[in-house]
Amino acid sequence: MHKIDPAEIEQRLGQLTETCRANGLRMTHQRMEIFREVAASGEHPDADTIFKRVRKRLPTISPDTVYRTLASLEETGLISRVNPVCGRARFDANTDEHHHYICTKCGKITDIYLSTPPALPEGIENLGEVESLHLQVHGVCHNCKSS
Amino acid sequence: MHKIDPAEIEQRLGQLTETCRANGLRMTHQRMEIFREVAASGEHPDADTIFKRVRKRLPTISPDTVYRTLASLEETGLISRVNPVCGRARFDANTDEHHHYICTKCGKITDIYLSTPPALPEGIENLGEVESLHLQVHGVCHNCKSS
DNA sequence: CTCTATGCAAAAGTTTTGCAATCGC
DNA sequence: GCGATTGCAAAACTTTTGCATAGAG
Repeated sequence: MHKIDPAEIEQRLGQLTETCRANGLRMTHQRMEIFREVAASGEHPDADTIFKRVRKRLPTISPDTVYRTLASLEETGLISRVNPVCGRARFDANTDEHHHYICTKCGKITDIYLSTPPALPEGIENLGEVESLHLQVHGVCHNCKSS
Repeated sequence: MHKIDPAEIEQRLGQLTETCRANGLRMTHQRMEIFREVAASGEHPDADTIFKRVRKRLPTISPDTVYRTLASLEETGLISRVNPVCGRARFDANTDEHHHYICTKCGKITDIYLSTPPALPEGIENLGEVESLHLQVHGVCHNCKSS
């Protein structure tokens, strides 16, 4: 698994303090430990996993603090979510090879067709079999941008 | 929006009948209308949207039928979900440009680093601004494959 | 007639919200 | 002290499951 270098984590914790100050966010134990947990794990944990791990060090922390803190860290760009706009499962009956533009604000998904498909990265065999190669472009669509 | 050609929908409905027969699935009004809805919309609808639309034609349909039917259509490969493994939001503190291998069975996410980043597709400007370009490789990891 | 699929209801699981108390700045 | 943040509790929302019945093959 891709564990992050401890020295880099320290550096990122400094970044955390800085960015929080710049955004008027306060540096609490909870925020610190939640960020450390996401940064250190390298396995892209979900909110509940983070909650269970942080609770070992801060026994009184509550799940809603984890959710709120993850949201504020995401707003400042300190962390990101691997699958944006995934509150609901969304379906596609189009079996042609195509890709997606996803608006991270409104969740609108638009098909992208490529004349030259993206190349299969090397070393994928080490990870497992490949079902599909899917390019996701994340951004804010015109509709959301104008409002 | 990318609306699907009506003639193609008819063809895909034929495919539906065929594939259902091959998999021992029965061709019900519900299955037919749910598939037609996903195929015709082209906007990658979620389960609840499909439910609300199909209900106009089949007023007694229930949400759980929609969920179950979508799951069985996915199993046979007639439809796919745009974001597999998205029951829970997952977070990443790694701000380096990187991509992801996602196991559609167990949900494990592994980082992929590319020496040559994928090219930004042409015509993206028409869709909106670009926050990030994210390659997702979907497949079944070794761990799940062996068990 | 058999066995899958459906509808109803209830449950499970994730995330959000209101509010008073707490704690960083 | 002021105001952001937290913890608790409850609610909202999406999805899953058990079971009796209806309906496709």
